Amino acid sequence: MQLNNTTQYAIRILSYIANKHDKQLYSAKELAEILSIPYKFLTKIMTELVKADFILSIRGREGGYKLSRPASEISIMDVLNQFNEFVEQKQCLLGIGMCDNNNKCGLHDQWVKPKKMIKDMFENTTLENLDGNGYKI
Amino acid sequence: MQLNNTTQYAIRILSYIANKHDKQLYSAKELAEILSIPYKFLTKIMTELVKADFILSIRGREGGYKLSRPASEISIMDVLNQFNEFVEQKQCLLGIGMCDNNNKCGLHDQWVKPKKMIKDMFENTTLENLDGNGYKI
DNA sequence: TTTAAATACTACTAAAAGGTAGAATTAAAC
DNA sequence: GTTTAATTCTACCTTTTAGTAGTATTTAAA
Ligand code: SF4
Ligand code: SF4
Repeated sequence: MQLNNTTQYAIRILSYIANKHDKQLYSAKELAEILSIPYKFLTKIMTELVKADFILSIRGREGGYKLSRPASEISIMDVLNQFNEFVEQKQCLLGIGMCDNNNKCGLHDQWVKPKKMIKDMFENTTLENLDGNGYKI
Repeated sequence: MQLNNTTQYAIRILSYIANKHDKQLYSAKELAEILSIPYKFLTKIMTELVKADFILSIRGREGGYKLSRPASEISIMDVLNQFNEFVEQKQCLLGIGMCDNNNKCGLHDQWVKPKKMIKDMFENTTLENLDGNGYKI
């Protein structure tokens, strides 16, 4: 019941870039240092974020990364989907195939409400909403 | 954001044993077949359930497994804890160390409510509550 | 008392996730 | 034009999780 490492990193990276408006571009080097993410692992994630069109990269000297669209247009759910976290909304909590509400597992009835709440939260929260001073990064 | 395989199996096994009252003991062989869990993997989980005192085992011919206490006294949270799922309630969703409400990550404020809802649900749901006819197993 | 059917133990293999290394490519600065 | 600082690509290594194999132990039935 936790987000996996890669997804956590991805959210933190996007969140940082989205909410630090003092610069145009951020290099992998500085992101790795500031966010304490292994450099080589971060660059791997960055290219995935670029391919997913969350991030726009400028190559070559003086290059770096920036958001490809406004922070308000990227929801946490978008990111989770990209990293296969919430993959199949219909997947059973107990892993017994898929859930179509007619073929319930034992935990179904208790799970639907919290599940919906999480879903809504992730859908309604954008990178913009993660702003705020004093937050750890 | 899903329970890992081993935990899913554990809940399904416990749930099945708890709610099928037609027998005293269930053998690993029949549990594996009925629940479609690899036999060798299941026996491994069973010994962990025995050590965690959820299950009582009777060895030797005609032996098998049964609950070590009433189904109403084993919550899903108990099981999750045993399998290190909910380990540290205080662990940050974004993996930035621990959360003490004074040292928040960007998702904190959105996360607290759903988090509490899930927690309560897992704590208040016991093996007994997983009963019900027509549920897939 | 032997045999059969069950759990328990030890050790290994396979797959997925997390992470690292090094070279190739790009483009601005010099 | 060369150098330098950046991203990208390919390939590998490490750790964790999932799953398998074989044997030892236990105990009731035959
Ligand atoms: S609980 Fe219901 S909804 Fe959730 S997974 Fe199991 S079956 Fe599907
Ligand atoms: S979100 Fe807040 S509570 Fe949840 S983990 Fe991050 S810091 Fe802790």
